[in-house]
Formats: sequence, C-alpha cells, structure tokens
Amino acid sequence: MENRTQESLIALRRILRASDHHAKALSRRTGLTTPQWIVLQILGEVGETTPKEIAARARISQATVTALLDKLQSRGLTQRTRGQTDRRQVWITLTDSGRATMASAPDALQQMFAVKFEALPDWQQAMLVASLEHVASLLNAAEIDAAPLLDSAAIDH
Amino acid sequence: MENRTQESLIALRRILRASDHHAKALSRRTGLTTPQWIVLQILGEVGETTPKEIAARARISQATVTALLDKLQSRGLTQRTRGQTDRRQVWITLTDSGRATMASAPDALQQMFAVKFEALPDWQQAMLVASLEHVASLLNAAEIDAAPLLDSAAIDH
DNA sequence: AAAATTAATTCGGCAAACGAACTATCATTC
DNA sequence: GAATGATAGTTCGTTTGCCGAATTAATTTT
Repeated sequence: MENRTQESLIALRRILRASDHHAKALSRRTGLTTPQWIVLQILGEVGETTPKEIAARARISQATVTALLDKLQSRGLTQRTRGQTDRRQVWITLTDSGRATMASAPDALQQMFAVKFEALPDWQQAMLVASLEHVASLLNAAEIDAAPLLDSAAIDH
Repeated sequence: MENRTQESLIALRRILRASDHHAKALSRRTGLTTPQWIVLQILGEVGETTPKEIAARARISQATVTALLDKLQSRGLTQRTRGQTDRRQVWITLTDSGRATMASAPDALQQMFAVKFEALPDWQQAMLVASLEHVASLLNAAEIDAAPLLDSAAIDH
C-alpha cells in the first residue's frame, strides 16, 4: 500500500474518531443515548415518518426501532399515531417537548465546524466539498464492490 | 448555515455511514463484535499494552475493557501477563491465534478504497490527502473548542 | 374468500457499557 | 516504618442496544 493511501486512511480514522467522541459527549450531555439521539435527528429532518423508514435510515432493525421509540415515548419526546389510510402503519412525530430538547442541545461540534469552515477562502471551501464527496463516493463504491467478497467469505466458513 | 457547509456535512455523514456499515459487516464475517475487533486492532498497532491504555485509545471505560478482554481471552486471541516492575499492571498481548485471526480477516473496504484511490491521478491523490487532513484538523479543533461549551451546558442542568 | 404480503410489536437472549465497590499494589508522608 | 492516599485492574449489578423468530393486525393479490 502506498504512502498517500496510508495517509488518507489515517486522516479518515481521525475524522471518525472525532465524530465518535463528539457523539458520546452529546449523549452524556442530553441524557439521551446516541441511537436515541439519531432517531430524534431523523424525525427532526423528515418530520412525520414510520418505524420502517427510521429503521432504514438509521440502518438498524425494526425491532430495535420499536424499543427506542418506547424509550423516547416514555420520556414524552415522541408520539405514535395510527395511520388512517393504512392502519398497519404508525406515524411517529416529535412532541413539543421533543422539539424543545433538540433545540436546547444544539450540535456544538457541527456549529464549530461550520464556523471554521465558513472562515476559509471560497476556493478552499469548494475544494473541500468536492474532495469529501469524492471520498464518500469512493467508499460507497468500495462497499458495494466488497459486498460479494464478504458474502463468499461468509459461505466458506 | 451556508450551502457548502451543508454539503460538506452531508458528505461527512455519508463517509461515517459507509464506515459504520463496513464495521458491522466485518464483525459478522469474523464472528467478532466491532468493539472486540477494535481492541485487536489497537493491540496490532501498539503491540504489548495495558487495559488502561486500551480504554483510553478506544474511548471506553476500564470496566468495559476488562469484559472485552475476558471474551477475547476465552477465545484464545489475547493473553494477560502481570507486570514485573509494577505488579498492579497487566500487560496484554496478541496470541499467535489472535495474529492469525487478524491476518485472515483483511480489511476488504480499506483494500478496495486503496485500489480505487491509487487509480487516481497523482495530483488528485495529493489533493484528497490534503483535504482529508484539513477536515480532520478542523474537526479536532472544533471538538476542543466545543468542549468548554459542553461542560458549562452540563453544569446548567 | 383464501393466500400471501406487509407493518409493527413482543419475546428471548446476548453483548456493550457504565458507575460503584473492592482487591492488590505502589507511593507519600509524618 | 506504619498510616494514608493514589493507582491498576477486576467484579457486580443494571441499563441499553441489537437482533432473529414468532405474533398480530391490516392490506393486497390471486
């Protein structure tokens, strides 16, 4: 493996570590766990949605989503409503209290990052965005390419 | 928040998601859980070390490290040795079997990423490395800056 | 109307993670 | 050099996350 590949992987790990650390700190501060926080964020982004959709976005099973929603609901942060056209569905919404919780816990790391990012000269911002998107696409492509390998390896066992 | 800041944060999330997804796939494949795998990786990097050091690097509590090491040791992947100069310490090392396990589970995603990365023209590799390191430094700086905010917010509660 | 599908939940079980309490070992200090 | 304090690691009890399998209820297909 070449030198620059190593360097890029190391930088990636630093990025992962920083965001992991931040997620844990945020959890401690809000009294919510990281997965619970992620569910709230999803609700904040998309508004009303279903457990199935949440599971897909958070990449966890539906059973786990049910458990998380039980917790959040018991704290009065979210609520369930039966679907009217399709009564199998359950629509999840943030309560006022849930919105307030999110508002009172602004994402400090993202905000600080935004401040520092926006202080950069225009050309550099553009370059960073392009680079990040490029790396993300490389990783996604790698993930897809690697999937069959992983499957065949699993069969071998 | 500006448009490009949004774009960079979205790209960052895509990167996080890809690596998270990969970590889970790797766990399933090796029969080890992600935290267990992380401990093995740390041991592979630094060689002999103590539970305290592992806890610091993985950013988990010492109690959790003890539990993880119990699991790894019961599978014969790691071993404990009492410290000689300071008998309170316990030195953790990979066994041959542990090293073999790591060797037999190459990091497919990293390798695919490496292949794709190394196929890029020279100038682009250089740009991506610089960008990733820049972003990592922004995030680390943001993390440090955000820390006092988080603390004071915690006190307010 | 029967069969298949779909959405969500319940249940059982394992792993992770933490704080608090505890043991054993240094290190200080009086 | 005995008492006190600090440190490294473990144990214990509890909460949480997570999943697969089975279940219930509603909808769609045949």
